[in-house]
Amino acid sequence: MRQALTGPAPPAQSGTLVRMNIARIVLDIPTQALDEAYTYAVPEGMDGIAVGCAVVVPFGGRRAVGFVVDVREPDEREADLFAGDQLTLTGIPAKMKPVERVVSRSFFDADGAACAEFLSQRYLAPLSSCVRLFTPPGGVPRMVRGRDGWRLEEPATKEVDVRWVRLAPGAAAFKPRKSAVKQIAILQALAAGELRVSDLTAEYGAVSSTLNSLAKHGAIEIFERRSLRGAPTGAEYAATAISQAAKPQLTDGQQRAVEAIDAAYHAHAGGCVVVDGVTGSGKTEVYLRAIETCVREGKSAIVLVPEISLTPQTVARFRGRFGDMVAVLHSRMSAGERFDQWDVIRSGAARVVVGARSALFAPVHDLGLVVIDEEHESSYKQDQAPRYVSRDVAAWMVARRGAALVLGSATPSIETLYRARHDPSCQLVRLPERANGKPMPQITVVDMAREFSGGGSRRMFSRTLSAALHETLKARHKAVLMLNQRGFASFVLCRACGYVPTCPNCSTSLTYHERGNWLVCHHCGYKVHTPPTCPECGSPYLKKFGAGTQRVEAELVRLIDEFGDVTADVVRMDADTTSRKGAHEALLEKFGSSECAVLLGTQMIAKGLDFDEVTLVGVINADTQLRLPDFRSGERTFDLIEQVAGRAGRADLPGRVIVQTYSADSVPIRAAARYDRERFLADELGKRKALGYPPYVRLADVLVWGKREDQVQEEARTVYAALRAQVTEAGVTGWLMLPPVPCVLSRLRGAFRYHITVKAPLDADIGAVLAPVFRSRKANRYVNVAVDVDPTSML
DNA sequence: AGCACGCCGACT
DNA sequence: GTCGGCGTGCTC
Repeated sequence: MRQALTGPAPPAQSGTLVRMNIARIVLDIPTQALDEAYTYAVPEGMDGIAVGCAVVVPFGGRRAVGFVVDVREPDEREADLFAGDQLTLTGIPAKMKPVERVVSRSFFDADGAACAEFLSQRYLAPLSSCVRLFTPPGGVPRMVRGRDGWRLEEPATKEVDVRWVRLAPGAAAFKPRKSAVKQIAILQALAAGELRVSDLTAEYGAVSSTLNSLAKHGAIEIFERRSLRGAPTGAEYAATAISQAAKPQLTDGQQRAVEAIDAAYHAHAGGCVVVDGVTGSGKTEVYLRAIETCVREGKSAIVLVPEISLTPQTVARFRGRFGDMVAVLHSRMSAGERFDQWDVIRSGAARVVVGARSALFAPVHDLGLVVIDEEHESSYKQDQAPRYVSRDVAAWMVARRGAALVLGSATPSIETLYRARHDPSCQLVRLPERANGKPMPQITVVDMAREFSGGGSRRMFSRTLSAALHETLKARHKAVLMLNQRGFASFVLCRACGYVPTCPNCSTSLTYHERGNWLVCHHCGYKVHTPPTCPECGSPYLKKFGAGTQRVEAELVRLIDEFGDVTADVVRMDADTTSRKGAHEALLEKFGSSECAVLLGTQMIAKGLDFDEVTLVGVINADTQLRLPDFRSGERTFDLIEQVAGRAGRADLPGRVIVQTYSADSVPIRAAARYDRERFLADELGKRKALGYPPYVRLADVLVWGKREDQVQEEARTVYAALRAQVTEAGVTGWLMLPPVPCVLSRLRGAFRYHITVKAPLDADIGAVLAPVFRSRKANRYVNVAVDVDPTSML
């Protein structure tokens, strides 16, 4: 929204001071060194300037693009500065330069500017990278160096995205040749009025060369016009646009949740409601009802869903209720499409935004509600600077704007559960029952160590799982088998000397790929042929261990064959088979339409999968997650089992879940099998408290990496010393800093990696305390340093 | 980030 | 003698 921040300039009278406005500008140069807004003078008559605009400013002998974060009249001291010219007052430079020109409309308002500042501060990220979250992708002008110095490059994506053609004033003078059939036809068509190029293409086939030639002769004009496909103007959106058709009856739980959200929303106090409900308990309907209230009162809502759940079905749920009021922001959309959606939101026509993580920064008017679905998902943490946690940013945002936050999950994060217990402004509502009234499936844990200790087969399907699968297929039902690929992908081991081939660039073992007999590094893509004998000792006994989806698939097909009396389609879904655009949907479609099938896949199938006929869910190996050396591994394991369990037996058929594990006695697995979250929580919170992990402390992970290990170690030690000194200097207490150690992934893409773990009290302002260290650290060409505040994993 | 200023090695 | 390497410091 454009703000009237430029007050009317006082009339210039001779002998009196002309009061120019001043603007604070964040330069669009992402570096720690320029992590501060600069003050510029707004020349008289520059009316278009407002918070959120991109501007060109002189900067150190050149010109740079920046974003306006504040425009105001100067205060008394600043006014003196203008008059004095030589005067230097505290913090305000004497030589204030003028803004050269405004090069875009406003992309964000004062709330957005404040949010960028908050992000920069909290996550120790360059201010410009935080401001950029609010700008449309590819829609911002940039400075580029050309052959003759610097010049301003127009946005790659513009509002105008449809080309139109009309007759030029000189059209009558142009006489096409008789043979130019296409030219004549097009001119005739245009005589009736202007047309889209795409309309002409549809009618006449390839027309671009014809049009170019006509344009060159001055017969026609090609121009671009803004297109907002299917987007009526704001006035057309009355509350009655909300579809009243086929709204399901709410369960008691849903009703309570909706009431809690409505109350939080009407309180305008940044309150939070946690909707804790299993898959199928109808969380989406709760969101829809809550958003209805919000939209009916003229406010907007942002709904974040994990990228992987942002399917056409999800969008259809929202479109079905709110029609054209829904805008969708998705990373797989083209830049143009995203820009379009962004613009519809900005115009106020779209008031319900459904999107992945970054949709949180969409330019909505009058934010009323932010919904984060599957709140525990790790994809809500941005893995590049600014490394923000969507949930925490959303909490800040709703507090500032007097809106409300809804966190939905079948397995809320421990941080969220902890907040719900201790923060009065955060309320938890359980949706215990599935909306269809079915009980949750029974979970059977199979102890694989015991299963095979009797000298039995070393196959990856336990007797229990085989039998259950056989039974399921005999009944012509469907099964889902989940394989945790991370750490469980197959690798090669020499049985004579124990040698395991590892990546020369990363500290990981190479993954064996049956197709082509390759060994591949899953981090950097390094690839070699599997050697026939051990490169270390020459032994021919190189054994392939573990199981990638390809091998499990082969074994599964053989197992079904051995049953003898059943057949079933096997659908494999993993990174390999879903890389093509649309492949994901195609595979699910294949599974859904099959009469009897087994879906085999990696973690991606734990989410968003919704087929009634699935009565068996098998987890091939539940340990891999659990054994990762990370403080969240227990939580992730518990979550995983609870989530896959939600995939079984949804309609009139009871479901069954079988979890194979070598850690059958571990608390996360035992508790998950009994749906006993309290048990898990008590155990996990105890551990976290004793060891000093969230939610009892806040963490920051300082990562140091570079090509040479000695330099990395040296720099890590320097940074560590500086951090310790800074904490002492700041006079804060209760901080703990662990000396630099190699990361679990000690090498990655050829770089050596060390990290320093910082533990701070819950109320600590980590950003403010640590910032001086990173601001004053001189850039090192050989070693990189990155800080991750509130990390989700520290591998 | 990018550009200026500044101080030491091999070249038109 | 200069051209040019990149270390240091500053940019409203």
